[in-house]
Amino acid sequence: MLTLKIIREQTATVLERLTVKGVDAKNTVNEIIAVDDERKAVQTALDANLAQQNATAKEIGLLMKQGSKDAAEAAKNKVAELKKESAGLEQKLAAAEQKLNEKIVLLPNLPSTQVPAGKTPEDNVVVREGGAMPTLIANAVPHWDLAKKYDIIDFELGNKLTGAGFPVYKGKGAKLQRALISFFLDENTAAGYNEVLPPHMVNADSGFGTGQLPDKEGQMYHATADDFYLIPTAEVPVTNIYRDVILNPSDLPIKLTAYTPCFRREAGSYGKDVRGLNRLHQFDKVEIVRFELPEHSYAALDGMVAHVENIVKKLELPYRILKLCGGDMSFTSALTFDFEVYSAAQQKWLEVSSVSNFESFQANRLKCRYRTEDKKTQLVHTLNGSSLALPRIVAALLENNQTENGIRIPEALRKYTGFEYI
RNA sequence: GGAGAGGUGGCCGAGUGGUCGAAGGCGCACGCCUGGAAAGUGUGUAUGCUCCAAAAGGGCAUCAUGGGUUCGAAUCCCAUCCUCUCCGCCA
Repeated sequence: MLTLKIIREQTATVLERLTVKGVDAKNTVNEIIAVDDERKAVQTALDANLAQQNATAKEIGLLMKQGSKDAAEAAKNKVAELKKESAGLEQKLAAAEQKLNEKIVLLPNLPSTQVPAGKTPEDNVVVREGGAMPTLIANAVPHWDLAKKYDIIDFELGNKLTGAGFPVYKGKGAKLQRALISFFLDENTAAGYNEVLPPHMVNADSGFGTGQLPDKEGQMYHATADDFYLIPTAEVPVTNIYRDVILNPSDLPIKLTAYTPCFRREAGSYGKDVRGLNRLHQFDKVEIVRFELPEHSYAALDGMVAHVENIVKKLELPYRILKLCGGDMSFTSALTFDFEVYSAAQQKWLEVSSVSNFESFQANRLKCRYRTEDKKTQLVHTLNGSSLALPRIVAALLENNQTENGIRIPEALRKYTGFEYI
């Protein structure tokens, strides 16, 4: 969430930036400032009251020792009155704080100045393309047919075991998953990312920390008996490692990578574009997460994009990198680059990675700070990206590399799969 | 799951109703000492909110979390969470 400081001190900039995301926040911002003024006034009044209570309570101790019972009784009555007033003020304060919080979480992150204007995915800007478009064999088919033909991914069986969107990978299909995970993790660790294997369920505090709660609650699977949530991405547990932590500047940057399965209810997205591997309820993903000094975060973002690009190249897939326009960006992001690979048999670009700088938006929720030279605390910048998500990579690999003799495995993966063809 | 013990600052640890944001130690920072270092020695060392134009300096809150008792709570009571020990179950 945005800091009160920036909302109050740079109101015009905030409003102007938010229009890039298609948000008119004028009313909300005005309300926030008004509620905050009230909050401060109540806070000050309450503090004064409490100070008097504390002082009087101390006096009572002395009076008792001196044996001045009457004076002590009088002081007790005074405190009782003050307490009543304080109780009222406390309620007011709590109400103001709650209202303030409700308003402030409605504001999305400010898009960086690099973000192109636009409302829909058509307005995204292609910043780079690479990789050769494959020449498909005559009777090329989409990946769901290939999955069946080679018996490597069983959607029906997953349906029986769990439900739609939970495929069973079999034989070389299962091995391919494991190969991709190892390949991605090795690439990431070679680039200096420290591997972690986090829990696949998180508590509500972690959900709040990265912003899944409260607004996206319906998108997560919720284990109600223990109030745990299945993670929709490794970003959640990994980023929360540094929740409520004050770092030293020398600790930064922190670069982490994690493989986890991801669980998404995808409520409301039935029907379109969900065939085969295109959209699943459970899928595997390797994530990279960084914590940076504010002055370094955009250089870090560029580095992450270059890193992911390098991996996609090694997989020999045709790809393009998009800079998302204001209207297509997520609520929390300041700047996002999406990676898409071309899935030749579907004749469709598939999003396989999203790399974002959140600046201090997430850190403000997480309370992840660092100590500056002059001993003050300041919010860090957080970034993350998929490096990479498996299913659509698999879809593209299967479709683009189908031959008369089976599906060709790209060179870089062979030492992980142990086979060259499926 | 049952029984018991416990959760205090970056860490260890004292504190069972007032003078406690909290002794002492370790660590860390800066200084003194030293040719340099170690040892020694001095000072400082939580976070959030708030008052103040700002600094200096005040105020409030925080001793797992949330409630309660009391004029006054780290300390007493209740609930929740967590940790440890034993038993049970178990990959």
